[in-house]
Amino acid sequence: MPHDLPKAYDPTAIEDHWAEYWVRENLFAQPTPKADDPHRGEPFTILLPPPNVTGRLHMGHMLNQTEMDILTRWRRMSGRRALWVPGTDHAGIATQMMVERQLAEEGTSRQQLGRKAFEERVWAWKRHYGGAILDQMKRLGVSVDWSREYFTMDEHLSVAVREAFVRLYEQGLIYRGAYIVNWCPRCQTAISDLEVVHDEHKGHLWEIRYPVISPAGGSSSDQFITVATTRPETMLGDTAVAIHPEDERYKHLHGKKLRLPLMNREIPIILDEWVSREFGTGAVKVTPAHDPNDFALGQRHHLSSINVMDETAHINAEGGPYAGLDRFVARKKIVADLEEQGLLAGIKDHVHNVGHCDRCKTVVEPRLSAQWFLAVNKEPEGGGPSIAAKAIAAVKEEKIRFTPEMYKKTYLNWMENIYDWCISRQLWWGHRIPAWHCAVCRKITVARVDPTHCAHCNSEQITQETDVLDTWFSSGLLPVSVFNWPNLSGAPGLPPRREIWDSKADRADFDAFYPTSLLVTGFDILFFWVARMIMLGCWFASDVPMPDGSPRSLADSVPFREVYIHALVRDANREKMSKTKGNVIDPIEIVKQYGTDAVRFTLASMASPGTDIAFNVARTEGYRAFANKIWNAARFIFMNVDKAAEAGIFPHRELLRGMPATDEDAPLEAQWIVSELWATAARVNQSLEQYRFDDAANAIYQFIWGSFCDWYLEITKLRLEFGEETNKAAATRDLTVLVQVFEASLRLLSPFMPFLTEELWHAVYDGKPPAKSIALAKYPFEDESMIDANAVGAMEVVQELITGVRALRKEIGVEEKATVPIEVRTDATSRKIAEKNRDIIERLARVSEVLFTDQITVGLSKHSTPAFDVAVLYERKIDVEAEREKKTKEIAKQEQLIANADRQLSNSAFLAKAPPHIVAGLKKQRDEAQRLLDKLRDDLDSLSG
RNA sequence: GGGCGGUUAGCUCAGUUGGUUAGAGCGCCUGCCUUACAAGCAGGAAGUCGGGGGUUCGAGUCCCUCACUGCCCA
Repeated sequence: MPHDLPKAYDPTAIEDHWAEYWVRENLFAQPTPKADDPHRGEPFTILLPPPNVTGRLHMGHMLNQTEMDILTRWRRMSGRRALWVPGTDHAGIATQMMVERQLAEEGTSRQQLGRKAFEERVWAWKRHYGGAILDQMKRLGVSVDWSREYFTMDEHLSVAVREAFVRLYEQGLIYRGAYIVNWCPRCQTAISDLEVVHDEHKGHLWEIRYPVISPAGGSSSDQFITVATTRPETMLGDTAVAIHPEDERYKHLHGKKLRLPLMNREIPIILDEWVSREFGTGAVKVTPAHDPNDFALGQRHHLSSINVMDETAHINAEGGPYAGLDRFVARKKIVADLEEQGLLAGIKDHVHNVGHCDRCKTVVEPRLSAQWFLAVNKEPEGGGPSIAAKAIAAVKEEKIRFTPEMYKKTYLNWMENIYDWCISRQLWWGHRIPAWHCAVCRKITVARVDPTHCAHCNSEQITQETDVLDTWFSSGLLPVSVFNWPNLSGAPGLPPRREIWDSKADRADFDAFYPTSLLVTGFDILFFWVARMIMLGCWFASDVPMPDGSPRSLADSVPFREVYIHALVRDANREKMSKTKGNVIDPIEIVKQYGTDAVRFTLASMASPGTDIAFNVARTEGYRAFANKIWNAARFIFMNVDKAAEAGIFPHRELLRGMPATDEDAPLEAQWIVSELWATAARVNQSLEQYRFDDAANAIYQFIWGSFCDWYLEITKLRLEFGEETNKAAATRDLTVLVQVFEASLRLLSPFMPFLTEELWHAVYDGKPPAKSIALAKYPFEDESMIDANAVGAMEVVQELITGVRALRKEIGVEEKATVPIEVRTDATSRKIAEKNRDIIERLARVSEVLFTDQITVGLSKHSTPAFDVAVLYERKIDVEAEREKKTKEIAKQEQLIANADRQLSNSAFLAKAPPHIVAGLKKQRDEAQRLLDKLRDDLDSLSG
């Protein structure tokens, strides 16, 4: 690759190319290990939380994927056998809604199409639009194994779903029954508790009089019992009124009956301790078909359940005169009618929580219907812990570790209070429940292979259940199903997923990659998905023997060993991004503007565990500048490499791939930057180990900009003069360190900024790199013994001297370009360092001459540190007043410091109890402050004089 | 109602088992087109660590309390 890079970094010019290259070259494919495979490192397995096929990439995805990509690239480069599996979710309701909307625009509906045609239509939609989000991911350069891409309704995943369902059914853990479920009248399906979002809502509490039937029977007496309700329309389905048995107010009514207003139905008064005497009137109407508590009451008291609404929440035939009305229309009419009949005792304002459908925000109607449930707290047939018990144990016993740790509590709290999971949905898009109803004996046949006869009466009059499974049932199985469970022994009937497989190897993936190493996701799907994977993963994996045939422990049954929960991406004002607010940042747009690398770096540098990210493009601008900085550092380096080549000097390229080291002859800046590189590598590795993306990113940023560019590159300009009298050996050595450190820095940065580093890395190798991609090169590792404290200490002296001179120059108004002589007074050690590195000081501080002295010339403005005094020989043009003020302020600060130190040092308790190094440190600090204070006082005196 | 977080510079955030003078980026002020980079360089200003109390030789860090704020569950 030619070294003539454009002056400004243009991400768009290179990113598409590399994104396409990584996919085309299949660089991140992790093939199924063969038995005779050479050892390829400990696996690092991670599943992509599958986006909905209907999805478009949003900032949350980008954060999630950036974090996973950083970790995966880092682990891969560090020698792990990294596998990242991508895929998409069929997303039952979301996708069905999308296609239904399309149909509506065409003036038709799924009902008109019929089930089969509708399913075809959704598949067609999926084929056409379903890959959009994956294409966006490809553009982001995520290092997934595209050869393993799945869709949750792929054949082999459907087999897993079916096997799981059948097995759970056989274990007595799946049952069907009529229960109160959350019903969405718009989606016309049951939804799980998790899919209901509660909103505070200002409503009313209506008090209704139910007439007591007189002992004589027949017409009502003038006695009433008053009940309160927020949903008066449900009274059409009332089958009782309940009171507390000890409630004195109603003792005289025990055993009496009531006449249900409007419906003229006789209903009993029942006694139940569940009733709260304090709430409302202490009497509650009981509608078993439309309220979960009432349903429980109904069960206890053998009441009938009258469902008064249809699936669209219109009153049905059971609602008598109100039949056909929408529930809210019926509510108004019922209230009006009651009022007319004098049965409305009152209306009170009432704030209560109303459940809405997570998907379409329609008010959810609790409704009695026949659904399928997974019994999570029940022992399976044959005994053993329940599904929830296993899922609790896995986390309690730390077989799964959460970061941040607090989510462990959240998870356990939820899992310990979990109810049975309603897994059926009245949709057409999804995994159809493998159960058949017999028209003859009414029993259910559940089977792995579509049956032709009823398993109970052998009748042929069987029809398949029309419901499909909750989407999360299939995604909850992914950790096992993507590795070919349950087809682990080459069972017939299942085609191999990929050509490189043979039937004997069917379980090779599972053996190699299960449990996965890590799950990275947002807390919003902690219960929906994470918890379900733990439940189902532990449940089914524990039945899979280990490769050696031994039973699998809980520790090896978990779907993942670690969970990293990331934050929410908000807008710059910390507001949640939402379409209605119009503050949504489209990652693709922002990527176009600033480059993928800059956006990734922004997210990484702000991804401190547990803190939401307020995404601010100002940060991204800064990281685009960072990319540009690196780009230009590369231009500078290449320019010099070319210049050196003309003089017949070439860096030792064979030394490039490892970690640089220097010998004692090397110049200070070389020893120092190499030491800093090792220190940074150590810090980055440690930070990533703890998911501290922010720490890792900041460490690299500081190293590359603050150390490498600002200091090292500036100093190397001294060494990069290639002429006749150049010492070739020294020049070669220095040039080698320069290229070496840069090359290693690119590798260090690569997981964070894969595009830029890929481009420059290829350029470093002149287009002939030792691997197809920097992502396959070795990650800088840590070896703290390589950190050179002497070099760091010496460099610090040089830096402080330079910084001191620069500040002084500014203070006394030396023009930028002018070079000036300086006086330095210091101890022997520092003097030796300064003398040896005189050329560095002269160049970086624009100094013409360094004069060492025992006493700074009187009258010069000087800069003092505990270690040295430095002064610039220049006609001073200083503002005496400002200078005096500054010194006074500094003196006060040092005095305060000394006072504080003295107070502590005279405290015998401190001396006795504080560790010695703290005491020694404080003494040293006090002495230094004292020395500085003396100097400052002298300065102030001379200013006055 | 139950539970879990957060409050540190103008803004967005770091700050490890309590330990020597609390950091970064952006923004702000001053001066520089110093031959890699003005998307740059150099210098600088800026914080009673939400209030109060306590533990400790020592608290941004631990405990209590109040205030404000966010989220989850019911």
